[in-house]
Order: sequence, then structure tokens, then C-alpha cells
Amino acid sequence: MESRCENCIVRQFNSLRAMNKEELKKVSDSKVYKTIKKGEALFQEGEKLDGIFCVRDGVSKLSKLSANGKDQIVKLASKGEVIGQRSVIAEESTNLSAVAVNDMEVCFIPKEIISNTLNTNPNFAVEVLRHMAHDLKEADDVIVNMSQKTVKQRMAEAFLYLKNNYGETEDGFLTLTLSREDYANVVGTATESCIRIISEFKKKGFIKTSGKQIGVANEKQLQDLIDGF
Amino acid sequence: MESRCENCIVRQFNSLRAMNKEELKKVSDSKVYKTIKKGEALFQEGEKLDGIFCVRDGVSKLSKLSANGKDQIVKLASKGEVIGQRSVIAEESTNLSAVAVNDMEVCFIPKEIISNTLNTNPNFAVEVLRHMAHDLKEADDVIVNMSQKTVKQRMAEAFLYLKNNYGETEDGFLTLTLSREDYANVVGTATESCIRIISEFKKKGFIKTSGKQIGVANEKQLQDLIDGF
DNA sequence: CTTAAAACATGATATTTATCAGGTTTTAAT
DNA sequence: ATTAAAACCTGATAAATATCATGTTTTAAG
Repeated sequence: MESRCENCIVRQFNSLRAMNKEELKKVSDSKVYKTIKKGEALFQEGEKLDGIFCVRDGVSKLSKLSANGKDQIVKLASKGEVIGQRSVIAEESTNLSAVAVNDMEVCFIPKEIISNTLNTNPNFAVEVLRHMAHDLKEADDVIVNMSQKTVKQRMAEAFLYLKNNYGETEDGFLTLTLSREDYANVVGTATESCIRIISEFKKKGFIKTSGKQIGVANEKQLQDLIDGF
Repeated sequence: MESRCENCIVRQFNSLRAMNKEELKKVSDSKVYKTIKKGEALFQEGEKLDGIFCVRDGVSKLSKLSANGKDQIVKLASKGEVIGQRSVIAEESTNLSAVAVNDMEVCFIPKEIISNTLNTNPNFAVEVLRHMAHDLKEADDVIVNMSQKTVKQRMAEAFLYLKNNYGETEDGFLTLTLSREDYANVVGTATESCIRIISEFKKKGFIKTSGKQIGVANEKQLQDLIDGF
């Protein structure tokens, strides 16, 4: 485990790279390294956060509970991403829960350092702003997908998204394994409907499965389905 | 028409209030006042923006065209709000179109002033960041609503949202009048379904209508419907 | 004032999706 | 190794929603 933020490779992917040496040293001195087991929560919807989490390894699902008791997964955050900055910046309690999809390693960074740096280092503020702008665009896209695409199309998108963003194993299965329920919560459908579509896609040869594992078997046909053919 | 930004009341509601006198003077000297007629576009999805728009009067719908040819309205922006900052900050072309819902007055502010100020005035950057964080939270809420609530619930929410954010006339109709098609594009449904629900709500006494105009007749019953009773 | 276009409206029907109910398989703890 | 719980799966059915067809009303242009 590399313990100095200054040398941490993960940082290259997120807004912390806009910090200067001095600022990074402060972060490094006050950060807390944590491991989180699969299924455990980094935080729950409604909590006040005392800082942000920088993901070193593993994946977290960010979700919001709806009135009918279902969880909607709004985003998956993985290596190099920062979780909780929206809430810290707006000085509000979080609107989302963060739960580990697999075992995680994260660094907790106290919010004082973040807000101090925001207020004094414009480069950092602009860098964070860029990331937030990107997240906002992605959220807009999700809104449009949710309202205009069918469940089958959203399932197909989910498989391609996971393939492109998390890769596949040498035997062609998606590296990131989600439960059927998680898939349902990502695309916003009932677990049974999700399972049915997985069965259908498998029968049609779009995907292959082996227990929990799912692999993309025919990317073009999945893409055609997304495009409405 | 008040022509100096320093005195513009609209500014009090958006991130421009974090600018100092000197910065505001620059904005004031380079801004361009524009009127946009109902139905005209401020910009189209995919365009590169040379600046941002500060809304002085009127309302704009921000929407994204989906593959099947339908428009999804992602947000309504009105007096005091700033449009286009996401795109300018990320230095990307816009992901949304902005079309006037009614006659508008806006000030166009060139992007150079915005980015210069972002890079030199941390107060301004943090203020913009706060607004963006707020927008992101709202977008998350929309995602959850889209996937977990029924069309009827979303329609009911739309009426209450318009009442709370734009008010009503003395005879109890919503101040902001949207076409049935716009309502459909806000809640993400077919125009026919939208019209049917309006008829049903009217029959049940939840709302009243008079031509295009719609008024909330029974707020509690609408809220009960949203809450799942 | 006339008239074409757009917006509004409603019925009939098809499609999509959720729900309920009942299974089997897998996982993890004793 | 046994067993309870969780995850997975499928059928039957109901509910929600979209689509198509068609007619009426409103709006805006000439």
C-alpha cells in the first residue's frame, strides 16, 4: 500500500491532481485509509459527510431509495473517482447512499482541506467544476434514457457500459459482476423483468452467462437493439 | 431596461453575485442584451457556445432529442438562472437545446469573461460550483422519479412544481402555461397519455382547465397521489 | 373573415412492464 | 455435511402505457 498521496497513481484520474505539493501534503497527513467489504456502506442517504472518499480499488454503487422501497442506482464509482464531493461542496446532507459492490479500498479526506483548497486554489476549484459538469451531463443522458428507452434497450446499454468501462476477463465475461437485483436497480425495472430479459438475451445469443457472470456475446446486435432496430 | 449589470436585480439569484465590482464592469461592458420570441431557440443541442445566457425574463425549456424523435425536457430555466454554463465550463458542445417557452429577455455573456473570472476569483468558482452541485442533486432526483414513479405521479408532481415555482394567477391558474406536448415531454410520456391524464385529473377535481390554462384545484389529493395513496 | 395548420381530445387496441405465486439453485453459516 | 437464507428463474395474470385512427377545437396567417 502506497501511503503518500503525492505518489498515489489514483489521484491522476481525479480533481486532486490540480492540488499543489503543499496542499497534497496536508491531504496525505490527514487522510484515513479504509477498507470496505462488499455490501457495506460508505454512507447512507441523508447523512452529513465530514469529507470525501477517493476510491483506490473496488466499485461503489450510488443509489437513492424511492418511496415504494426500491433502490435506484444513479451511478457506479470506481478507481480514481471521488465520492461525496457534491454533498461537501453544497454543504448539505447526501442525497445518495454509497454501498460497496465488491471489496473496496478508499481514502477518506476531511472536508476542511477540500473547502480550504477550493477557496484558495482556483485551479483546483475549476478542476472540480469540470468533473461536476461532466457528471451533470451524464445525469442528463440518464434522464433521457430512462424516459425514452425501453427496459430491453437500457439493459443492453448496461452490458455495453460495463464492458467498456470495466472490461472483461480472458474468458469473455464482464469483469464487474453485478447481481440481477443490482442490474434491475441500474436500469430501473423489477428484478423479475430484469431476469427475464437476461434469459431472452441469452437465448438470442446477445450475451452468455455462467452463474452470476455475464458476458457480451454479440456486441453489434446489442447495439442494434439500443439504436432501435 | 436597466443596462448596468452592477445594478441588475436578476444577478442576486445566480452565481454572478460572487463577482467583484471590476469583474461585473467587464461583464456589463461586453454583455449583449437579446429578446427571444416564444418558440425560438437560444441554442441547439450539439452547438458550441461562445458564452452563457443570464435570464432576465421568461422561461426556457432545456431538452434533449432522443433517438425515437421525442424531446425530453430536462429542466426549465427562468428569471435569475444562468443557461449554458455547464457546456462553457467543460469546454464541450452543449448536450441540450434551449427553446423559449414564452417571450424572453436574456443577457449573453462571452465565455472569456466567465473563464477568466473562474481562474482568478475563487469565490466565484465556488459559487458556480455550489449551483452546479445543486443542479446535479436535482438531476439525481429526476432520475429516481423517472424510473420509480408512474406517469400519473409525475404529472401530479409537474403541476405542483409549476405552482410552487411559477405561482398562479388571481383566478387560480398556473402562471406558466405549457402545451400538452410540453407537459408530455417534461414527464416523459406520449402526448395522448398526457392529455388523458389531464382529463382524468379534471374529472376527479384535482385540477381545473380553461383552454390551455391549467390550475391546481386540490393540492392535497395531488400530493396524496404522489405519495402513493 | 376564411382557411390551413396546429393543438387538443377520445376510443380501440397492442405492447410493455409489474406483480404474484411458485419453483430451483447457489451461497454461506453452523 | 447440513441447512437456512438469499439469489435466481419461470408462468400466469394484471396493470400501465403506447400507438393508431379519427374527429373537434383553437390558433395564426393571408
